[in-house]
Amino acid sequence: MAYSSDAKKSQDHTPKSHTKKHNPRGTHLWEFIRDILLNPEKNPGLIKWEDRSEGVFRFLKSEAVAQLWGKKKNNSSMTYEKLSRAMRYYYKREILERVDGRRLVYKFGKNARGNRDETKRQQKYQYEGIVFNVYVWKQIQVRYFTIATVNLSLETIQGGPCSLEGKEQCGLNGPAYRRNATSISPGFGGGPKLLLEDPGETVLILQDVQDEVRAVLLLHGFFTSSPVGVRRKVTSKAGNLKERWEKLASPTAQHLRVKKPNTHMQRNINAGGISHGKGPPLVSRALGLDFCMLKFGMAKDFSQKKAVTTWNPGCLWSAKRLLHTDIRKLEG
DNA sequence: GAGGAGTTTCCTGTTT
DNA sequence: CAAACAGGAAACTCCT
Repeated sequence: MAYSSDAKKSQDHTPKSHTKKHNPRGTHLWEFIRDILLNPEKNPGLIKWEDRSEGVFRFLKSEAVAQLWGKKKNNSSMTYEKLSRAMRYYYKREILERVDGRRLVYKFGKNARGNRDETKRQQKYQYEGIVFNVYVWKQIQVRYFTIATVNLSLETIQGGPCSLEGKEQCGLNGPAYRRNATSISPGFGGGPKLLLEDPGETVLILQDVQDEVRAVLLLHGFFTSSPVGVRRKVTSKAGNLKERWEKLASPTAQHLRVKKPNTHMQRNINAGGISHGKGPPLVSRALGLDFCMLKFGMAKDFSQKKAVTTWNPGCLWSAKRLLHTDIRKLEG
């Protein structure tokens, strides 16, 4: 059908008299797509990952997805053609990247994961990025942890729901945290309060952040000093770790931040140690933050060779949110 | 009410 | 040929 008029197309084919609901916060189209991808129960063969680690996915039932999107937006006339136009607008904003020559295939861009820039708008995406990554991990059957370091003098913390599903290999059950892990396992709210024996010591908590981030570990006072002392308790490789840590934490080691994920992390977690990864100390210093955050992925199947751990600057944003809202709640 | 973000709607033209 | 892809243009809803 042609334009109803060559000038304004206002009254005629405007989205009917539907009061179209704009996306509520947190449910933009790309997030909607992401959620379908990452929740198998919501995804009866609608969209499929082509390459999860790269964020490449393909529409299997494009019209069905469009219908679903339309349903969400209270717009029964949504089609894949329209949806795809919105998708194409994402290219410029780097929320999606083009995948040339492949029909119905898209790729999440850097702004769908988290970014370094500091504008308000992008911080928002940084936060979403975390969620995205968490979902990705979840989707690929990877255990997820977000680890933050704080300088707060928390003396009482409470464990939240643990989504670690009790595999012995899970980091919480490792030597360093065995005690905490058993205390933490009860659900959020009903869990016991954990008293830090040594306020300066590394401590962790788990908590639910909305229903999106599955687990968060906060390591108290972690980076106020070298964590090697803590590690020494949990690993026999203290010497090496110390060396590595100091190397990573040195102001001149900035370049390490962009290095590939440390594949040892999985094993370290597996062994009960906490890997520090690369970046947080440097970044927190650079940004003058008194905390930083680090994410871990841990493969359910530990024979999996592929590295799933990444460090994401967006975590800083998330950490901030946690500290200012949830932590206070936990303290109470 | 103005203006911006994020689509939604439509369309023409191109590619697969 | 049909289905997708590409974008321009303008309208629309929500939000600040």
